[in-house]
Amino acid sequence: MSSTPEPTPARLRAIPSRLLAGAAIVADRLVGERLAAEGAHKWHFAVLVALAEAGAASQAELSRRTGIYRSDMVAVLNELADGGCIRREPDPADRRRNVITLNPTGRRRLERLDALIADAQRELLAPLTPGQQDSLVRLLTVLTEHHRPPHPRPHDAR
Amino acid sequence: MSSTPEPTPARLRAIPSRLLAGAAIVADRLVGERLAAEGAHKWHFAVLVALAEAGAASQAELSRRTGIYRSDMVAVLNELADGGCIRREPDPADRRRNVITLNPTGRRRLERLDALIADAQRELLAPLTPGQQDSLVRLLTVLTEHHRPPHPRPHDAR
DNA sequence: TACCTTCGTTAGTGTCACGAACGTTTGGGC
DNA sequence: GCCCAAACGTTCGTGACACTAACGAAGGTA
Repeated sequence: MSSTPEPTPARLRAIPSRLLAGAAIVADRLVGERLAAEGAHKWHFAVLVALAEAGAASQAELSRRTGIYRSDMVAVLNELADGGCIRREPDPADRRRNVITLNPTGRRRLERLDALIADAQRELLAPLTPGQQDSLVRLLTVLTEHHRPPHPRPHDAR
Repeated sequence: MSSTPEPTPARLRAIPSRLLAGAAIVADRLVGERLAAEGAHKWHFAVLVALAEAGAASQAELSRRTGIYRSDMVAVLNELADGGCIRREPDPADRRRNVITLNPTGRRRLERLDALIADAQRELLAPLTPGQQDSLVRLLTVLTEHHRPPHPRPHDAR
């Protein structure tokens, strides 16, 4: 007489922080799998978008735009540079900085990754109606906008 | 002429998987901070709830109820046992298993942690109206229920 | 000049989800 | 009764990620 396997208690299933964690894991796996198939990374996409949308920038600037820590940014830019997606050259106007520039190869790379990411989002949101998808995005936006260091932090960028 | 710091591009901000990741981080920090102040852990709470709601169980059963991998469950139960929250004894009916039983100390501990978790959820959801909060929970539930191993897996529990 | 900040970079920490492999025990098929 | 596949508890390890500390170099400012 083996006991029937109890499902996750409702009290546990209803906890928002747990739901968010679970959903984030699913989402990350979906995105990660697709990008990995192309030898790409979540972060590469973020940096390429930041460059395409707001133009060339220093590494610290890219850090702020993408939320990637500037210590992790180094490796990301190394990889993007190795792939010929970006140019990285010292800023003549401020010799502390590097100017990161998106080049044509990077632009093509972005197009490709964009399609993969879009696919992943589609699969992720598949169980929701378009209206529900918008709703979810709006709610999550409100939530994340609200919880964040009020002022961009005394000093030191991420 | 220092360039004005560009914000995160809208194209990045609108990506659901990124929003979910961000929200999950915020949520986890909120919960983690509160529980840490009490020397507790996310997982302790999950296990205590699983025991309170569905009764005594083996470690593998608790694994399935909570989603915690059975390899990680060992340490969690060690800590709960050290704190006198549970009893862990070999199952006479099946000597492969341990029977984990919630005791009065554990029940009190659960009450305390439950309050902390509830606080954290309140703060997390503060920027949303009650209706929006329900909405979010419902959407996330649909999403996570949809994306999950259809059949409980051939063998080997998490 | 002196001081504080920013920048790129290296290195390291802690947490978490997840998997491999083990010895033990059990149950089902033959 | 014997065999084999599976489940159990446990140990150890991995890879990803968020995050911090510190350093040398350079700039801004008083």
